[in-house]
Amino acid sequence: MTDDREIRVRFSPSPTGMFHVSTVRTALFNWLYARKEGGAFILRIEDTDLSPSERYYETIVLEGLRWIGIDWDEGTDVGGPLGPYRQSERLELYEKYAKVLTDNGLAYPCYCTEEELRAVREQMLAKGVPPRYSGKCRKLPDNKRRRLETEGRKPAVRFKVGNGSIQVNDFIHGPVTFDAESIGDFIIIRSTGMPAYNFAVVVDDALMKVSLVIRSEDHLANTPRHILLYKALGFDLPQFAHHALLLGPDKTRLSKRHGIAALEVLRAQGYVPEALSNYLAWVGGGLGGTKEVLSRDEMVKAFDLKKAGKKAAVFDQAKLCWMNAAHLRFLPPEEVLGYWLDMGVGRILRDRKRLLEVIPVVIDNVETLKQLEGLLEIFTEKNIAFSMEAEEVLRADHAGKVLTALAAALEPAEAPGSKEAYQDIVKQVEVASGYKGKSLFMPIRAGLSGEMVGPELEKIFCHLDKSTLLHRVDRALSYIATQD
RNA sequence: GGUCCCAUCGUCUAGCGGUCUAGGAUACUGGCCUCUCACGCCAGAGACACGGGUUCGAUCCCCGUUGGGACUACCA
Repeated sequence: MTDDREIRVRFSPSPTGMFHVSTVRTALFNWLYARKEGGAFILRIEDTDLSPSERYYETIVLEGLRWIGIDWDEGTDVGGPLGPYRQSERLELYEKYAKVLTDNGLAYPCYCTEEELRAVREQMLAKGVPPRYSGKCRKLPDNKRRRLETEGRKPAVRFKVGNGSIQVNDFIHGPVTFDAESIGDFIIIRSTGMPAYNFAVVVDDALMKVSLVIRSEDHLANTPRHILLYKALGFDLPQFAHHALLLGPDKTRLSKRHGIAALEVLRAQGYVPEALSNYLAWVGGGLGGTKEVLSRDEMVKAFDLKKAGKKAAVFDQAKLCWMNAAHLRFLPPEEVLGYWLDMGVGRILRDRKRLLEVIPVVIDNVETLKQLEGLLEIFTEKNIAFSMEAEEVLRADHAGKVLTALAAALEPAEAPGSKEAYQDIVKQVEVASGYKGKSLFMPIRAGLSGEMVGPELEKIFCHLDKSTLLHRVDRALSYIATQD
């Protein structure tokens, strides 16, 4: 952390199951930092603990990152000079550096079984003493070790933790000191031969020349271990930045328990990536200032890692929703359409040009893409279904009269699709039916759109042709007829 | 249990010793606009966790307490 080396940050997910918004946020912080400071952003996959069937989740992560607008300069798919970028392909590296440590007497094989360890641990806990590894195998006599080997026991490799204090100079928290006494000798290579997380990150970050490690706060307490390893291995120390966690509404750490927390879920609910990334960077204060709704470029400029991370923040869906609506309003219709088409089924049949025309008409009325569906139908489908509320309005006594008058006014109209024509027609209906205000407008809305919420009637008129308008009125009238 | 982190309206924050009868956003309530919803505009309600210091003066500095969180794994 003393040098002025190249800025390199990294995101290293362990793709197990769903891709979580807290994880996305960490990725975003790294990306934003890299883009702002002109550094490199590395994507590394931590998959040493994964079963082959879980490998598939890697795709989900990559796809999720791309969706939200994050790109990477080095990674599993794009390659890079310091690869490979998948931990499962770096195994010999971990072996090599573990050997360096054991050869120098800084690490040793440990033959304790998991059962033994757990028993000791529970005893210590029961006595109220800090549960640390006893160091039992640290000075194992050679003959005893050979005996265990011939028994067929596979050792894990433990790192020798000395004493003294370790200072983490955290970019966000400032100096934090830990006492080495409180850390037991920890495992760097498991008995399966797989590296433990705390060892693999250090080897990888050092070899990949990561200059700033941006990760969530739960790793802060692990950092003294990392520092010890950096020093033992003779690696240059990077700088560390530990940002606070995202919380659920119950103030506990956001997790799968909070249904909303998965990227896929949010995506399916109709949030756009511009809004989600904006929210994730904003929550906790990372964008500062008074302007909250920002474009990607503005975000990169405004992002401040120091501010982003001190206090844990609650994930507030209401605010996300508001932000989504704001983004929807100034996103180009082409992009809205793209995201909307991405969402789901049966939409390829729609006329693209028509959708593009009509999205701006309804966009002000929605907060999420999901809500777009019903409103778009008003303009793209010949036959529309009446909502329960609409049916109720149509059943009212005056509805028939109003709609009959509307049909009569529509019939001779040349082109009803203009503001003037619309006003003229409404006027005629008003006179003919004798109704005005809500009694006049609501049946028209119900009959023409099938919904009681939606864009202004004038807009509905202006974006439907005469035959569709008449068709809708007919359908409404025949619905009314069946109710009598 | 031990270690570490954190602490301003319900939520996200501004505030970096006097400018604070604490500002903004969101959510909520009321009103305006209006054919509906949304947008927009106006108004209202709503917070410095507690106790000690330091100081002429604390939201802001220090120490405790309380509360929340993380770590303490052959998970990451």
